[in-house]
Amino acid sequence: MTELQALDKLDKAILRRLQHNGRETYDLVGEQVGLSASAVLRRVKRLEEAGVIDRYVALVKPEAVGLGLTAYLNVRLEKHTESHKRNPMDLFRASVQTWPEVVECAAVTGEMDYMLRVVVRDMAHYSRFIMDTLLKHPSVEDCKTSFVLDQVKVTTVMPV
Amino acid sequence: MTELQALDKLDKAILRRLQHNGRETYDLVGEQVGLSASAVLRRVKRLEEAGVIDRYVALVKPEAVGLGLTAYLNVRLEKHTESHKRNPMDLFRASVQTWPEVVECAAVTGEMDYMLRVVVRDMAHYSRFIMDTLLKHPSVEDCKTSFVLDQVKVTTVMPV
DNA sequence: AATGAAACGTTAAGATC
DNA sequence: GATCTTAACGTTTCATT
Repeated sequence: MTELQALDKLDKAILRRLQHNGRETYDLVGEQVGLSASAVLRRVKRLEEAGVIDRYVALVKPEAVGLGLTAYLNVRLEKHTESHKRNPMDLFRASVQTWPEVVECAAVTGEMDYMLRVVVRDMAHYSRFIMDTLLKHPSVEDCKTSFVLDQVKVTTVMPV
Repeated sequence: MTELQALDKLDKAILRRLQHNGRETYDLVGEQVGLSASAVLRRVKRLEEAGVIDRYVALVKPEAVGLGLTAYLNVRLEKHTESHKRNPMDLFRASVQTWPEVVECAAVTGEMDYMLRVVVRDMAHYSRFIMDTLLKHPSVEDCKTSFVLDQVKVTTVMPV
């Protein structure tokens, strides 16, 4: 992760292509943006080293693997720390990393402290996650769920 | 998109690898899961055709391209349709597709109708999006924002 | 004009499919 | 075998002197 330069037209065009198809060949990318494959490669390496391109991934469609239920979950934490224990925030954050159902978690402003997106098989699975895992966690005071009725838009494309 | 079969151990192992690195060579994947490259390729093609693997993408780190502010945005729509107009829901959904700042949008249960995740450069940018775009939209009745203070977890890995 | 830095294209060998 | 990636090398461009 070297120094981050401003992105020019070509960088942005390359990013647009790779954000839609992370496996597009450098030849094809070059054809689209008006460069040779090796020139594209050099720029991509620069973008990777600058941390602009974080990584390449395969996206799995949740319904296709039996994950039919998504929920947004607001969590409020206990605020007081018992002196001999780790503080609730650090404890909660560490736990979140270990829960595979939680695909997204952010500290947010507002009444609640955290916003989570949770992906599970069905309501029984969700119920177990809430009852047996989340609400049993010592840092969690309260939570509030909004179930997803319909995915309108899901994209990994950043508006560059 | 052919018929979807149950996933066996090997399919799941392959998915685990490709969800972490969408460009891992079939040779290396095979080494990890105990298959030859060509056997891995056959399975991956099956998974692609079955729609389990939706696509491959490059993930761009938002901060690295100057997108420093993320917000969760709850939107409530007008419910009554003026007979000569398109219904508010369809109109809103179509608009969301055209707004690049909105990277995620779902119809949800609860007081509000939609949950959006919005990625922008800064507060000025967000303000403009809310004032000039969202609240001027004929379908939108009300909205409520939670700003992201800290990203705790962001993953595209589905818990298979 | 001469210089150096940055970026490009061509080529060819090696890796991957 | 065909395609794709990658490093090496020579060339072009452009800002600076």
